Amino acid sequence: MVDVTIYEVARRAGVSIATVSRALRGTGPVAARTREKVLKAVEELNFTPSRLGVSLAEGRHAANGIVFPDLAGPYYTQVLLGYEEVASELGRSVVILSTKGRTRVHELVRDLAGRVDGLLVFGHTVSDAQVAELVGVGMPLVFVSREPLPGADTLRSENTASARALAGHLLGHGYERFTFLGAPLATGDDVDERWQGVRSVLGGAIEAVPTGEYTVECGYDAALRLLRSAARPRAVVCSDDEVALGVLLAAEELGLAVPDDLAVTGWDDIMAARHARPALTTIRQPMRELGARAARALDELITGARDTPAHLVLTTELVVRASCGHHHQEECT
Amino acid sequence: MVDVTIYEVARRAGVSIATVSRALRGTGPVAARTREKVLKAVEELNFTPSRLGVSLAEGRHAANGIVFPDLAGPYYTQVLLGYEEVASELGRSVVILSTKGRTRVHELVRDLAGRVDGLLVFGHTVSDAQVAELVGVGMPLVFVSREPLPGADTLRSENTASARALAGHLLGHGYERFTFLGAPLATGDDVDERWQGVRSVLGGAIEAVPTGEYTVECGYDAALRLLRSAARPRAVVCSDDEVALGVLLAAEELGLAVPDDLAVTGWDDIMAARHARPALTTIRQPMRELGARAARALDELITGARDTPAHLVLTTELVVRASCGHHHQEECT
DNA sequence: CAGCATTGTGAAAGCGCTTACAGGAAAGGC
DNA sequence: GCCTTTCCTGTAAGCGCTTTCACAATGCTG
Repeated sequence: MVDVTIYEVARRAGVSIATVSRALRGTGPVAARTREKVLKAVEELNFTPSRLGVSLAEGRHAANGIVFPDLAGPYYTQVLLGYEEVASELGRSVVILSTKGRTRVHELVRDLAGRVDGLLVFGHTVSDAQVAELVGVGMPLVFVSREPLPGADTLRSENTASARALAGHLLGHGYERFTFLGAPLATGDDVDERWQGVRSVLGGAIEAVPTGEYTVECGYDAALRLLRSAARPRAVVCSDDEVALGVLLAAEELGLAVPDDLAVTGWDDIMAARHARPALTTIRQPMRELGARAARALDELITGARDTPAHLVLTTELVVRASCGHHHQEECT
Repeated sequence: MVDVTIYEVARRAGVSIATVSRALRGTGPVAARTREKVLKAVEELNFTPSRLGVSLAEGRHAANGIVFPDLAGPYYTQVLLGYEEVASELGRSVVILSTKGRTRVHELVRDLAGRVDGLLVFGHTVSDAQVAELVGVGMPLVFVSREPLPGADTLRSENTASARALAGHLLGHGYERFTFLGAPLATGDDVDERWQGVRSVLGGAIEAVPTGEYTVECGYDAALRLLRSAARPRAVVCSDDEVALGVLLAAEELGLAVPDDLAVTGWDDIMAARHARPALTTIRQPMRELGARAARALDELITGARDTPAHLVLTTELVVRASCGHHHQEECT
């Protein structure tokens, strides 16, 4: 790592480092002839300004952070990609932090916060105390999948109305006993809203069963237990597609036909939802756009273009496929 | 972002900034009483050393970069998580860069390189010219899924022997005409090795058909074309699991039974491979460990613990499931 | 008690850049 | 020909930290 500095460029071009800086960033006037000399020297020395030097002088990192539990499944992945793409367009790079299975998350987040100008945080991956701390020091923050809180942006997909629509659709199939599989882990997060939504329609006809995690494995295990019990429900509404896929597996193993013996629905419309057999009825949410918007929101907060927290809700779409019951004109996207 | 600096801590503790630094990092002797005063001041002011200041002075970023095409599917995701976890253990954070759909990748990589101490690069996401450039300036580099090249580490899963084993297994089923779907995009990458491996066993009995990308969609499209043609193969060996899932979809659409009419195999053993129906026969590779090892290798290179490039190959495992044909004692993990 | 090794501390020089600020030169107005 | 403007350019002061070096104070040895 032989580093050529701005001093060498300046010396070679026969100017001061201030002029080199100005010529390169286009700030302040520089005579055409001088600029040429500088650019020539830059070219010859293959000079790139040290990011560290620039950042220290500018007082900003030109980087965004993102905190997610893990990358299991397409949800986080898609949000991440949308985030990185837009951040990159805005000249910021993205520093990641996965909290799953990590001890000392507090320290990790603190370290991350020291490396970036703003942070995207998923749900409740960061403790409330630390969130307050971050808000306190003025760190620009945007949350995805978390109830609005003062001092930070919030960005989420619509959940409640979609959940009601889904519940309504299931009622239309004539089912009477339901289970919500993948009970919410935290009040106010996406899954909690979904649960509240379906319950507001189904009332006592649905009960929540936890899975521990929102994964295929956990969904599978929980579903085995549930489906073997005497009180087997007629329809299972899952917290997300992964859990639903687990249910599909369990049903197959137990010889239950979906949707004839058991209706199953997911949430997110991940790739595998379409490919599952039967294909999953689910709610599509704009995951990638969630990330993209988060990056823009953060940019506004960082640059000071906006200083009051915003809370945005993106619309979703009910995607009806085979897993929830038979339809006259099936739409299997 | 009110920042408290080392000067304020020093003033409050009644010592010099040098002492604060020493007390905090444990470098150089500090009297117990002094240390206490410093720690007290640090506590009271809630001081955290500025990452920028530290990095500039130390001359290192304490960060690693990673360049991947996208995060479609679990492969990149798993490697990324393994990488981030170990990097984090080693005190380094991870800066990401996705190249898919990006113009000016050269600049993006250059910018990334200026922000980190070392880089993990997947396959051929970075041009050979730029790789040479990076090697030239002494940037520690480790490649995953790329043929060994001078000046950088290389880390990959075993491909050729596994491919031969897979081919042998298929021959055991009695098939005679094969297609390799998802032709290699670059010589020397993982898929190329897989292709070379199966061909070394099957010879003229297999031909390669490109998919453009290694995704379910592309696999599906290519498979539709292939399976409708007169010269429909009896068995399709896919570049990876995603493509194989696409083939499964196409086969279903065309009313072909798998494995009775058509045998299909994947590669990677992603989650969906087990959940597909029929479950996919595939090759399992230790994706997460690939990332973990990359992080360690990079650390050695960065700290100077090692200065000669290393080239490591991790072992894989043939996972036989239902998609490749009927077996007497089926092992459906 | 002189002499020497230890230990603890501060001053100051970087690390590589940005950006007031000031001053010199060229150009225009009278 | 003198005085303003307007343009360029350089000097130097940071940005926040680490670390070398010198020096003072302390503890030991003989």
